[in-house]
Amino acid sequence: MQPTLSRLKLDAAQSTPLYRQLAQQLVEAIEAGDWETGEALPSERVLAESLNVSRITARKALDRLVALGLIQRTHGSGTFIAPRLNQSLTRLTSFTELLVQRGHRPSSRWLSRQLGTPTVEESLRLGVSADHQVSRLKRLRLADDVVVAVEESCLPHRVLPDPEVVTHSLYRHLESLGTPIVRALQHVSAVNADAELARLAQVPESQALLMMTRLGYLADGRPGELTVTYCRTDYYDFMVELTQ
Amino acid sequence: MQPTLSRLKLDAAQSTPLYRQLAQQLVEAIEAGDWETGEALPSERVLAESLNVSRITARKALDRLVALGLIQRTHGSGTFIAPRLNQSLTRLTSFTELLVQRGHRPSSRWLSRQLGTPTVEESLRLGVSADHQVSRLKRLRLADDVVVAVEESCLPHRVLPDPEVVTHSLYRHLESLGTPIVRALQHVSAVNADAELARLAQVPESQALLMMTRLGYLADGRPGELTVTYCRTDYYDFMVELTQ
DNA sequence: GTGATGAATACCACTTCAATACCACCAACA
DNA sequence: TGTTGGTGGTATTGAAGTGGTATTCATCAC
Repeated sequence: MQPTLSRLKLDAAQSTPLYRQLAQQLVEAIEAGDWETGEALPSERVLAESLNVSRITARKALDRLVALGLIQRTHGSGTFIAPRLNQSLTRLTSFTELLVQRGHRPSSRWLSRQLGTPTVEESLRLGVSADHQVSRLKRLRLADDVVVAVEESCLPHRVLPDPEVVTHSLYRHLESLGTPIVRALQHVSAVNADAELARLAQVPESQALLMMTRLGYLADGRPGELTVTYCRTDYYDFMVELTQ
Repeated sequence: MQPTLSRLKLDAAQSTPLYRQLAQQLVEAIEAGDWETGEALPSERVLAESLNVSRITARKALDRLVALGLIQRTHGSGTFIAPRLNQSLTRLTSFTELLVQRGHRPSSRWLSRQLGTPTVEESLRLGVSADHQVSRLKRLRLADDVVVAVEESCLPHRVLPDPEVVTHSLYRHLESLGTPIVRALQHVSAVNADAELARLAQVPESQALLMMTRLGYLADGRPGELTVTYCRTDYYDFMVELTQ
């Protein structure tokens, strides 16, 4: 038996369901690095037998890890550790959170990551002078491998010195650098897709897109991130619950 | 037993009914933050047994909290703390509020107020059958006498029997009828203006408009209002503030 | 007396958790 | 190249716990 397996302990007397106890412990094991990326987890049957629960219970625990993007399943083959995507559960971006809630599989594809000079609007909103450098990130957001949004981020050089090292979550990366985004203002608007946006988002030219502009602030109160997301609205609704 | 449960004390000798005493104490506990938003309360049976009252008594106390919008019940699942007003993480500033903040003068102009039959989507989302009547309100929203939005509302007949009597704020009118909207779900999307929308909003045809769909709920938990607002985004945009 | 209210009981309907059994797919190997 | 053993996928079931409700009775105000 793998050392990790022998460490797992479930308690039926507890009020929290067995599958949640198991999910929680598996998340901790994965985040502790018990398995390499791409490595296979114990099969559902092995997991179930070694813990004296039914396969369904083990399976439901794994369901949660799939929803969190921690593991990937292949029918007939096995369950594998996913490339590091959302390995920290503390905060999910509203984008991925919403897609996961709706049962989709979110992913993203980088278009570019480079240094450059800020536009007038960027220097104004980020509070950096026009001759300072900024990091630019541009990527496609996908749900089940269909493009649902085009996203452009701009960060002051002092916040993100090297855009090339960002691999998955920008916010997680900023946290690991010690400068997390703690608050954000978001503008919502609508624009007609120009030729380039239409090509990237795979919609007809002049199609209406939802434009969300997000200005994120660091803990010290200074702006640290300006992100514009162009969303296809046939796949993605931004939902807000409010009270009055 | 939860610490909160052991603090609850009822006195049958008092003149105020048991269920009111309990409701009062639960309100205080919730407002003191004894439970997180979304967390499950003790079940009605647990509540009843630990206080030595019948389940009906505990249930009637919870009824009052539901009416206050503090908790939400799910048949077969449990009773949960509702998202709190002043603790809501996400807030979408209202139309008039935003315009006034920016120094504009908001006004509106009625296009129509009449009774009709609901569309399929309306009957689904409002929970009224297709052969019942609904009240329809349609108006232009203006800032400094310039059209900035076209707004269409649809309400069940039982909520608004006579659309003609609404003069200014729909929500204020509903409050005066004793059926205020206490919570709302809002979808944000983008659409291309068709010929009629373009004419009303005074923009070129196929111009991208921000489409906000708002489903308002009454205190009893039933939907009471469905409003779709088509906003011009060249004059202003809506802002969402979020903390993470 | 009579109706309204508070409180209790008993039963119903729904959801969740966990289990069993069986199906569909993949990959390695004879 | 087809067989076979192990993999994930899923339909169905049952028990336990949850809120929903009809009925009944005691009490009190009028």
